[in-house]
Amino acid sequence: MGKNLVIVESPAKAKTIEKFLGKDFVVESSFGHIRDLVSKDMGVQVDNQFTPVYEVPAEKKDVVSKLKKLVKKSTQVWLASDEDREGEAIAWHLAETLGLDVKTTHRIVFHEITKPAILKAVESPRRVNQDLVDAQQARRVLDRLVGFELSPVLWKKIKPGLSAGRVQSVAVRLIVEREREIQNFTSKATYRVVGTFVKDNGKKFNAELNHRFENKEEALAFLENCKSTDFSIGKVDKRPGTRNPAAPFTTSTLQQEASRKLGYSVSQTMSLAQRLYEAGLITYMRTDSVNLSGLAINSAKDEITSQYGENYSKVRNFSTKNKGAQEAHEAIRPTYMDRQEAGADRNQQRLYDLIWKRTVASQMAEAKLEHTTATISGPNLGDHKFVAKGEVIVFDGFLKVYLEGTDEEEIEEKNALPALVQGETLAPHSIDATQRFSKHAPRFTEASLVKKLEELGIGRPSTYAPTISTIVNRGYVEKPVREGVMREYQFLSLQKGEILEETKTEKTGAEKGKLFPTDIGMVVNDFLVEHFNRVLDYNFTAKVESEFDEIAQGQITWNSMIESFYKDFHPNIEEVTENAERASGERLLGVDPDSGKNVYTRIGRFGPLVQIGEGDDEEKPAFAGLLSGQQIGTITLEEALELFKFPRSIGDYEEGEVKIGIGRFGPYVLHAKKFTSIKKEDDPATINLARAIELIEAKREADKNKFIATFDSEDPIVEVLNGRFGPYIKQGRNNFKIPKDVDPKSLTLEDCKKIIAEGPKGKGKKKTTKKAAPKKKSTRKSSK
DNA sequence: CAGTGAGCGAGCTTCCGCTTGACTT
Repeated sequence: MGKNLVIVESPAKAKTIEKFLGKDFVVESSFGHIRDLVSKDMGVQVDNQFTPVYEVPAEKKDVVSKLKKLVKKSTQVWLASDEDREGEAIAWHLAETLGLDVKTTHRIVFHEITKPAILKAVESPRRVNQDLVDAQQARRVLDRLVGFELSPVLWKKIKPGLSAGRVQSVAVRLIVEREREIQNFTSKATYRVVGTFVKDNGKKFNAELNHRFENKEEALAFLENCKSTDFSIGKVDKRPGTRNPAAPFTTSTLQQEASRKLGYSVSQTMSLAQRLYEAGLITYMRTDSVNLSGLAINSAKDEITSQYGENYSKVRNFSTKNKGAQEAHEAIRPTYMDRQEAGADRNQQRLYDLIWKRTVASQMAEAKLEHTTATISGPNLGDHKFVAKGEVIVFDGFLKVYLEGTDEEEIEEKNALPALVQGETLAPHSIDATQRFSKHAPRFTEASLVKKLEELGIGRPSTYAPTISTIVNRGYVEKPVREGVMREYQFLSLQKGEILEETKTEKTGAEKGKLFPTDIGMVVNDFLVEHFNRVLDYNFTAKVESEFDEIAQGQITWNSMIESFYKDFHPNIEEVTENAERASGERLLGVDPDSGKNVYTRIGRFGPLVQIGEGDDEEKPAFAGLLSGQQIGTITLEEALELFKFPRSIGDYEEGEVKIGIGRFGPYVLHAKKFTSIKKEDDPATINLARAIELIEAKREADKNKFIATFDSEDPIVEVLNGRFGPYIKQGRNNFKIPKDVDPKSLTLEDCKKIIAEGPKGKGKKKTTKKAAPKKKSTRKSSK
């Protein structure tokens, strides 16, 4: 056993470093943070200078006790967590938890996992930097205060279980505001004119008119005019140009590019990258740095020189443009540049290929281009000219390997033009005027949202993917597939002296993988923006970050920074809790023709609903939940009234009634106490008995090899089932694990009851609560 | 998972960042 214990954050890193350091060193991992604010209640003593209350979470107990044992056997401990605010705090928590003296414990850092970098770090240890630790504590405490004081306001004023926070709420705001912008957008139609011209030698090329016409009459008049025009080439302009490669990948640019080129979601990209990292194939995948190690630059250079030639190589050092970047790691790159293909499966291989190409290209020469612009005019066209644009690659440089993708949907057409001479006359092959519609700003994709958040300095590489999951799981945003609709557009074409007119159709509005705000997302956002504009401000994070920097530099204390935030924030919370109206997004849809009562839509305790009648009526109002796909913002009176036809009986089957209803998770068929979801392609309003029976039978078939035994004497029914992970007992909504030494086939009802009595198995729920849960079935009748 | 929807009230929910397996039915 060595005398030195080195603690790093990641186990994969530990393995590599142990090889570099030799026999006298044991390298262990802390698996990230080992301590955090207590998970229940605030965990911050507001009245005691905001003193944090920390605990080692249950899932970290094993790691900590292992580290404690190793510390005992060591004479020197080296805290080697990352060199940033969080890393410094991890080092400090380790020192505190493991009982190390911060005055003597070594703290080392390195930005790249190479032998020279590690050995150099070991030569010059320092101590834990308390100012940096305090900056992290301020960050942590601020986020806790904001999140844990804002969320309960939402529970009270909108709906239980909701959440708000410095990062997630701004992410939702971006999506909501983009959606509003799109709703308010009115598309404008113009006529775009493109001419195809022919040279004497028969070569054709395209040129676009430098003007778009407002309407069909103008476009027609122009084409008419072209009939009798002799076209000739005006100015021909040739300009050299260059294009440079993009910087190596950071987490955010990798997520964007994998989304554009490979269609991966943000979390998919991260999990594939994690796999590659664990296999030692790429460097760390959560980074905001575009920096490459000297070693990597050199081996990229060798690789480029041998594969493409020396003139393709160009050593480049990139620097980050992001203000908030902490750069504790390298850019994401292949560990070994000479390994062009790697990965355990197709998806990993494609991601690795992308990383390899991006890294290599970043060390390659710029591409040399020649841009040509030629104008084409005619005597009676006035100021209107056709412009032909061409681009020729003179030297491909890095383009040989890689070209960064683009978010823009319509890319300007750039072709190679034939040789053009000023004054040369041309015959038009055809001149087309096509009706085009201006487009609204695009909705965010996961990746473009990450890009925007990074620009605003909000969130960190390790949180981009989880943040998206959070706002989806809370029901604030969703990623529906929108079919789109057909739209007509006019197409006019001048060919051989004749003008053709045609009405064509195209699909518009189809969306896939785009983020849409939900009803709840909008209501929550509007509430937060109205009452807590300071935290919802896009610059809030940037402002507090600069204060964290001041703490890190020792210019202000962390407690005073938090104090100055909290002294306004907390009264704001109290004021809103006290005085703000309940927010429900309520809208009056119209009058129900049957009862003459008003019909409303709003967010209720269980989600979006429609309501007939007033809350203070003598007769109670009727309620119905919305279907998935319906929004309180857009539902019509007719659609709302349809919803009151549920739940309804559609006939009998096997001596049981078949009912159709709408539950919290969508429409269902209920038969013989069993639920079957109605498929998306079926409309619950029109579904017939035959189809419902089909669904019931399909469900039975699917469940066939799932059931081992059913005890229907109980209420709710007790069932023994085969699950994906072995047999279990189900009663009502609860599942119970069957002990391994029990044969599920021979279980009797008594055995099952015994297992059930031992309590539900699984996370979260503490033992069976003694209190009989008051079922609130009777609530309907109980009032007055 | 699921058939509700006010209010009464107990007791629950919730943040961001750093890391991977444990867990899932």
